[in-house]
Amino acid sequence: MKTLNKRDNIMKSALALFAERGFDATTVPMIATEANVGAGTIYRYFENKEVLVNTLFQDYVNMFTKTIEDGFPFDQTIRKQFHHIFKSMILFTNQNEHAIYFIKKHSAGHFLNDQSQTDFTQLLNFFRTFFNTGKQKSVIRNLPSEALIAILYGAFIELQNLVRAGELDVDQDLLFGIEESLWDSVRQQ
Amino acid sequence: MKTLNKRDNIMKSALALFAERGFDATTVPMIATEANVGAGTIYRYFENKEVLVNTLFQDYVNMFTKTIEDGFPFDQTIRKQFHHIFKSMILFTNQNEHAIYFIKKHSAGHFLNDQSQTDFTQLLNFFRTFFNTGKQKSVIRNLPSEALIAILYGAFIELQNLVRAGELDVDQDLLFGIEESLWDSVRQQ
DNA sequence: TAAAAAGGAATGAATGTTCATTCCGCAATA
DNA sequence: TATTGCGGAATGAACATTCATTCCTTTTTA
Repeated sequence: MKTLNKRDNIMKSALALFAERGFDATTVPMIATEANVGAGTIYRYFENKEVLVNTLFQDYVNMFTKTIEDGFPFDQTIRKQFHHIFKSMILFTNQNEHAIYFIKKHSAGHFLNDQSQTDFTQLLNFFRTFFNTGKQKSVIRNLPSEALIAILYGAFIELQNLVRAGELDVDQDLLFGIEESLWDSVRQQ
Repeated sequence: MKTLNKRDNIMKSALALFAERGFDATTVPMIATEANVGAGTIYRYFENKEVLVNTLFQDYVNMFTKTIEDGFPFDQTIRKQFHHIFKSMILFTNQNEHAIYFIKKHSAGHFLNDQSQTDFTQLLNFFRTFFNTGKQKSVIRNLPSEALIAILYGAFIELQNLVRAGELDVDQDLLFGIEESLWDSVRQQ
């Protein structure tokens, strides 16, 4: 299991550094040092730096999508579905410390290949479908789904960013309050 | 006024490129080409690339702060104050096409000096004070001001990003709908 | 007024630095 | 001992920055 561990270490270190500094400001030697491997070793596992960032991006975007889709209550109310989405977003960020910030920071990157873009679109499509359904049922605000996604996603990620920076401690009460706030921002009043 | 124009050109071009690609992915020759000046000319006006980005950052952050502070209705309702803030944010983004995205993308940059950070904190402080007052009056939701800022700021910038990318056309109706959505996310229900 | 000189701004080729990537010798494993 | 994996110095490309030179405007001189 040594090989797997080494690859995992590289991925983990790259994720943290990319999330913190961004792709362009992160050097390969930096990643190597952080992962306790030689710079050359990284090239045994990834063809180059771009392949590394695309692999990470796809892995985490797909993991995020799966987390949200998993157990989605299709036959329940929009409010319950929203709760599921919110819960899943929290779950995903808890299980993958830097992932959501990494995704956010790189989702418009000049180095993303077609597959990465397709995977990201798939994630957005899930949200789009959810909001469209909600609008049909007059439960969700009559705004373009693009805009609703931006509000929910933008707010959530900025909050997550605060938590990451240690400027906000999350307890059950706060989580509940945030869910309410985000729900009120998208629901039909 | 030739000198002023040249410096302004450099600032304008750098702003657009930094907003689009980020500091690290933007090269000085790129800025020079965009500004129709020689690479060396940039160094006649700015000591180096970091000084350039800090100058831009401070200029626009302070302009943003001033725009929001200008004519702030201190003696009116929180709702009216919120309307002023929202209007000012829209005004600022209309008057300075790339500025808010540039600010957003670089406000945690590893190249920002103390002055830049102080100026940014000052901007946040304005929001903080507003939300604190609103909470005292039980008009604003009982969440940490940090979190309220993140929600408002995160959502707004993500929306602005959509507009910039041409994926959302703004008319008066949409603007009104967005203001309602954002207000509902921070107001006490 | 015309010609010449000076002063300062602008340039872009040249320089030194930093980075992604390669490659070769070493170490671990079998 | 042979094979495979590893590390990190070496390499070349791309970058930020410098600087010798050009260009233009203003001033001086005849």
